[in-house]
Amino acid sequence: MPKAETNSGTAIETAPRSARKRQAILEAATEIFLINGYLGTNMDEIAGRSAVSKQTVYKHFSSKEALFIEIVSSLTDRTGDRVHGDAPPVDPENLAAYLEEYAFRQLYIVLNPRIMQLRRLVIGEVPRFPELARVLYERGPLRAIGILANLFESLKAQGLLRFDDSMVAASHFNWLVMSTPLNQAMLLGDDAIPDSEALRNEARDGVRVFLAAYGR
Amino acid sequence: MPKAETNSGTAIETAPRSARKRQAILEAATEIFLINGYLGTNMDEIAGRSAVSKQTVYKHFSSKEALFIEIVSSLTDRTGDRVHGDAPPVDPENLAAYLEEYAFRQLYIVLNPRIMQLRRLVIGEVPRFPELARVLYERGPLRAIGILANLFESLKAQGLLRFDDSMVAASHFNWLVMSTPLNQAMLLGDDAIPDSEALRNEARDGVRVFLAAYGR
DNA sequence: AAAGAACTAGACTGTCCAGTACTGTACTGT
DNA sequence: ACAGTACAGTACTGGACAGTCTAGTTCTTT
Repeated sequence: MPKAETNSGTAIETAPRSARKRQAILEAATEIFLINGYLGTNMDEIAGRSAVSKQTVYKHFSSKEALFIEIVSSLTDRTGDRVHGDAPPVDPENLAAYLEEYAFRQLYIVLNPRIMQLRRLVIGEVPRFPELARVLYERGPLRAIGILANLFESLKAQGLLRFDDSMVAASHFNWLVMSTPLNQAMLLGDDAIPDSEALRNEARDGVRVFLAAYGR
Repeated sequence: MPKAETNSGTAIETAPRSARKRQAILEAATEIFLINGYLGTNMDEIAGRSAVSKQTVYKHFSSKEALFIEIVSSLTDRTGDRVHGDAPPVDPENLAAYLEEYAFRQLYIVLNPRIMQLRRLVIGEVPRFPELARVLYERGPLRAIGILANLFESLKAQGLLRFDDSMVAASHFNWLVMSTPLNQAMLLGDDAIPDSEALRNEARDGVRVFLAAYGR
């Protein structure tokens, strides 16, 4: 049984050797998988980059496939959690501004090179690892839209929005705001990720259209 | 110089042997690349599937990479052309029905397993073949939105729509209609491609929101 | 301190695969 | 009919790579 943080220094430095090694492997492998894809990655490079012997890699992870699944799953989870952390309370006086801020926040977090590359990676591996894509779908868009739908229900109860189906309304909001920059970033690469100002514009235009259809 | 169609029979049967072989290679390789991806495909399988010797493959295509680029490029082009074939004339009396039909048509053509798999393939290879993704972007969404923007300009001139920027309006239309099913199909696989009825609903809902914001 | 577990380093196996070489055969244009 | 070219078949080269093995070292726990 490993004891946790026996003396001064950061936890990661004093953690048991085994846990440190495992962590190093995960970090190195994440970078390499994201850049090179599943087939394009080799285990020797992972071992080298994490300053660990190949044997140790296989002590911690039974196979390349197991390591890949572990990495993509945990990255998907952590990313999803980061995106849907905390939402500020609604100001009924200025719904448009609130929705714009919500939209911008979402855009700003999601449109980041690492998340884009994770998305590309998972999409490219749909035939080989369909379950990973399903998890990304549920932890990503589906979750975001579900949370939005809840928010919209409460806004509807306050008489600020009108719609029949909150999931449809939330989908429309989500994609009105995200589709253009997301599609661009996915296909044109990380250099095509719009800057803050462009994202503000996307948020503003999207919210305007959304409110024209769903506002009171 | 090969002479074309000397005698009876289909053109493909009487075409010069060399052209027939080339065609067989392209067809087999397309299927295999789409299913297995770039790295997951091997040239022996391509040769075998096209009933051709490996030497012949290399006579027609200098390398695996060249073959891949040729296939993805031409598939992208042909797909783009098929999507944007012919649009029926506008009926000013019933704009909503017209736009719904336009949207449905687009959805019905694009949401097909082959096109979805092409999109997955290209997205997965963005780091390795960025130029292929750029071509797909331009021949796909950008082209579709450009054509829509032209249509919308004419509808604006007829007093049927109102907007400042036709590209923004066209983007909103395009993604309102396509995002939900496209995203689903991309991540959940070909089995998640919605049926005709579901696509009709997407088209209807999208057009309703669009007209609420952009209609007269 | 001592035992056991985890680690390093690197060699090794087995397999796969892009691309080439070679020999003989089938087609094509003159 | 006669080159010249494309082709089949198959063996081969050279390199990459997942996963294993071994012998010696370092850490961890009791």
